[in-house]
Amino acid sequence: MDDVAAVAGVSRGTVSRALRGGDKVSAAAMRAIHAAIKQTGYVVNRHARSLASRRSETVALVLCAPPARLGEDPSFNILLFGCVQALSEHGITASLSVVSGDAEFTKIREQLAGAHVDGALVIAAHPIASLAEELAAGGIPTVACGSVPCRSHRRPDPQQSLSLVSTDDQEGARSLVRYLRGSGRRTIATIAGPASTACGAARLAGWQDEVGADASPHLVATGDYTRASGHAAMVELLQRAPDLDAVFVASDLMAAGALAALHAAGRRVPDDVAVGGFEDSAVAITVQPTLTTVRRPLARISTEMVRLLLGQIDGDPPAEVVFPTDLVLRESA
Amino acid sequence: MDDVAAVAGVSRGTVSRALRGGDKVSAAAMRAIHAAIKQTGYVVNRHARSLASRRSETVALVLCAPPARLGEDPSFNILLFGCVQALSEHGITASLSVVSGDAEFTKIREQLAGAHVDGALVIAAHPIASLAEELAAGGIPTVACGSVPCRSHRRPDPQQSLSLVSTDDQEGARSLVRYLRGSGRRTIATIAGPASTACGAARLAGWQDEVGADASPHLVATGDYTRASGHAAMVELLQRAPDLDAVFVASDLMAAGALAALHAAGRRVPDDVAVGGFEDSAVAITVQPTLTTVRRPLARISTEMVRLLLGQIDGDPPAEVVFPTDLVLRESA
DNA sequence: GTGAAAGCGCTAACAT
DNA sequence: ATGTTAGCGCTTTCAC
Repeated sequence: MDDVAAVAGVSRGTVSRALRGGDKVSAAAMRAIHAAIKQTGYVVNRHARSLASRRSETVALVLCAPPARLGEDPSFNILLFGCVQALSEHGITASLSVVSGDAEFTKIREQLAGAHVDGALVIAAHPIASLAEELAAGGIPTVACGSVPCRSHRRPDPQQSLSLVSTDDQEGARSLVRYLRGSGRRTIATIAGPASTACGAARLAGWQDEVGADASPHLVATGDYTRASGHAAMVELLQRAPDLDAVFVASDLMAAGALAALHAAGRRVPDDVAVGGFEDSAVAITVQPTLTTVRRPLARISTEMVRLLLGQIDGDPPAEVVFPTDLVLRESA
Repeated sequence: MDDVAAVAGVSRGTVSRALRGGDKVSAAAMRAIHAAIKQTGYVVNRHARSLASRRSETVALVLCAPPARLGEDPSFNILLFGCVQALSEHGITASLSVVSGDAEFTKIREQLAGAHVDGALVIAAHPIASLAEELAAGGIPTVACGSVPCRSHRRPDPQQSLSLVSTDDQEGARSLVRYLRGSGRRTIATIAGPASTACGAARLAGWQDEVGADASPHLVATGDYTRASGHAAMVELLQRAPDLDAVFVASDLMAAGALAALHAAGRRVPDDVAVGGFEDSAVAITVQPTLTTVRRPLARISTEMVRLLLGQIDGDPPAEVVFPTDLVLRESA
């Protein structure tokens, strides 16, 4: 940097100012400096800059999920890459951590403490979301998405720098069930996700809202978001409620399993039984028949997370934003 | 850190030494220092450390792939998370970048130049592998995996700090085709990947090796690794070689498409036509019938990449390692 | 608008 | 084994 200053015939301070937006730098100096940079092939040292400015232009990207879902669940990846993309557009680097077990949990906690990142983005599938709250409590701007447990009706705590981005899964579920009913279905069962996950609970609640008085427990089977569990749940439902003519499934993957079970049982979809999924993941169009499902605006979620984080880093208060879902009509219902 | 030194009653230099392995530090001092650290809640500032030591304990993790494959291709993710995991075990942070187009390419290039990372891991699906060579040429220890084009029979260049980790796809293809032949198949067609990709070429070469004189062009159709292309290719093959009784497909996803086409054409699998895939991805067991395929040791690849990179950072020469594949027998052949 | 100077928090070479 | 010292490369007051 001294070289650049020398070549441009200015002081190091001016070069520094020129690099950071060029405020209070004359146009002539600006030109000379840029020329000098080109000539010398200069490139800033991020570590030195971070040390001096106390800003690292880096945010931690923390994925909380069991290893199995990491490789399998595409929505996870869309979120991940969406965040990386959005950050990159702001010239910010993402440092990636994965925490599936408690061991990594404490490890990450320590790592982040010393990492001096500007903020953290937490993408949580299973609720180690306490990580997010911990980070926020530790004073680092944090934005989480996914199933943050039981905060649904709490107002964001302005004391804590934790923002939340989620989708209105309950309303999404309602819209699908409403559609099923509207197209003449009478007995609408559901395959729910684990009650321990916020999204599992929300989607089940949406089904209940719409089905109302008909929401008897024998129309509910629970899976764990895997294809196999969806299959098993469908078999169970078919046995408990042979007269069902529709089923709302809390995830596309489980819906794929349900479809297979229905096929095996000789029920035609959608003629005999309508099937609705949730997520609009890749399987939704891979499956036969293609799946009517509820789409979550994954791309918007990731860009919104980044937007909120950047805002928080600049001092904005934390926020809680909820996106609506879209009903995607295909062949299965 | 001065606080810690004060509390422990030693100098800052000693604290620093204690932190980095405790060489040349008395046991008593060591104890005092650790106590002081606990008491003060001290945690090193990575930026300051990096600036002084010229080592960042961070490596760049670069994914080269079209956006579509990023979210879809699970092997990609397994590799990615495997690397993150392995790095984390060594206390190293991964800073993630995604480059799909040329725009990002130059952006990343600049970013990495100033990032002062200790090394780079390149996971390339489509061959922007020039990125890897460029990084290596720029003097940063680099390990790449995936389809690095046309280096197959070059010896690693010791001048360049670029290591390569790959699988022996050609032999993998041979083993599957050999198995098909061994189980009595006479006319073995193939659906190849794009000739522009190293793995596409290798898998096709393996098929040719085994089929030998029977390897006429009308038994070869080419896809682009998508399910749809596999379907189309199968339709084409069925038309060109109606008497085929086996087909080796260069990826599981394409094989899934082929299976659908065979089903539509009324051919039974494996009774009429045996089908073999490549990758052993999640679809291999999702599909009906489940897919006989060639498994690549993804987990080993990622740990080996990290091992090589760490070695290179410590001054080891670059290496080129090739892993064997496994034949996974299921229902389709 | 620009330069000079004082650090940011740490490591590493040297002296002891 | 430990203390001392000189930076690492940059930002940022503060005078001018």
